[in-house]
Amino acid sequence: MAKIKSKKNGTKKETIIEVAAKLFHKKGFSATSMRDLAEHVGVEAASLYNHIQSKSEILQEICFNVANVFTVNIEEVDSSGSPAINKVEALLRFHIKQMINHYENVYISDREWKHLPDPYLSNYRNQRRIYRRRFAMIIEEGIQRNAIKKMDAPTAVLIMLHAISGIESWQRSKKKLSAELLEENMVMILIEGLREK
Amino acid sequence: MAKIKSKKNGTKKETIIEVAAKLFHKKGFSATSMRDLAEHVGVEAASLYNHIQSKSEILQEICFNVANVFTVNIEEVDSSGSPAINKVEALLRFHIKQMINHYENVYISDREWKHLPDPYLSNYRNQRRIYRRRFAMIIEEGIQRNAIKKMDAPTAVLIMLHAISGIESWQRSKKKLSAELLEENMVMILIEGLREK
DNA sequence: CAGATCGCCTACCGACTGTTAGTTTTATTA
DNA sequence: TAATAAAACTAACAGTCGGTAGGCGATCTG
Repeated sequence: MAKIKSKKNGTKKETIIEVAAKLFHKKGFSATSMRDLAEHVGVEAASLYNHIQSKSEILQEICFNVANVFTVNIEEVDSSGSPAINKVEALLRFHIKQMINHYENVYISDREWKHLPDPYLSNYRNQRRIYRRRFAMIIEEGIQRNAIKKMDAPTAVLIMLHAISGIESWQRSKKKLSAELLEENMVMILIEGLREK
Repeated sequence: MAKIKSKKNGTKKETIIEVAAKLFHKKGFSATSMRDLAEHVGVEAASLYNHIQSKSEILQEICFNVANVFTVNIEEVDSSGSPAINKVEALLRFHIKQMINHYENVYISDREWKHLPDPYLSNYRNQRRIYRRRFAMIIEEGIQRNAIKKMDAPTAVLIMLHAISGIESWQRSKKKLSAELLEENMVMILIEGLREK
């Protein structure tokens, strides 16, 4: 009867995941039921299973898509040969842009990954750990070349990443500040907090 | 049969809330069942209702306790007459200490408040909004007296608050860095990011 | 010691959970 | 147009959810 309307360039599975991302963001993974999701997709709950295998598969797709995007980016940034502080700025700007343009997915991969089932859970944790360690090593490099203040690098990474996750709140009051201005403000505060005077 | 062992200085209700906080932190509010909670308390699920009225009452207590602590503190800090940047530093240090010493509760009030039932939900949102606005006004004051760089004050507040929420991750790798050192690192990065040179 | 109160228990309620089975409708292709 | 594949439907499963009712034993109070 009612067929899932798939957007121009997307499979129905992708449509489902998009709708799910909105709901997971709004209510959380556990508080979103498959019947909720189905209703917002415009279909019966059972019909979803023609396109996905399980509820947690949706979460997996969201989390690992996001994680992979960041992993690819840090690879690129880190092999650029730029000074450390420029690398950090590049990472920061990328995080901010991702948060602004795909904030639901980034938000979910940040806060709901706990609900991944087990082989994926440890996988995700691992990828995350590696990413942060790599980020910290860039900061460490900057410290040793006196471009960045002496500090605990992992702490600096935590501050950066979590500060950016605050953009989610900004999303809700979009009107006040343009995306570009927001980015400049964040970079200014965070980079100047790192930079050796 | 098995009676709820209440700690020396605490009612049984407080014991339940403490255990619930641990579980809400670990698995999230929605994914924590009353039977889960009861088991960890050492009692049958139905027995919990001799001490609490509902699952969401537990969440309410946690969220509003935390919110009130911060509201009282900003009141005190803001009426101190210190320069703005010192006020910001005081707020920061208070946030960090709260996060370190009561991180489960702070974490929950930060991430699970969405699941509050409705009269409390808007109440909580309101209290939060007022707090942030007040924080932003302090920063604004610092900007006008040229003690703080020109920036969007609400953005700065978001950065501060979310940066601090990252301490939750730090909790999991406690060994590496002492609490005092962590506090100094965070304050250094964030305050220097704000300060006008 | 009598009576009341407290806090736990078992048993159960109706609603909802993710998911499956089997069937029917729709779209594609020969 | 007839056959096939894709995707929707209804119905239901077994289990869990938050929460309530009522009884039973321990403890407190007169």
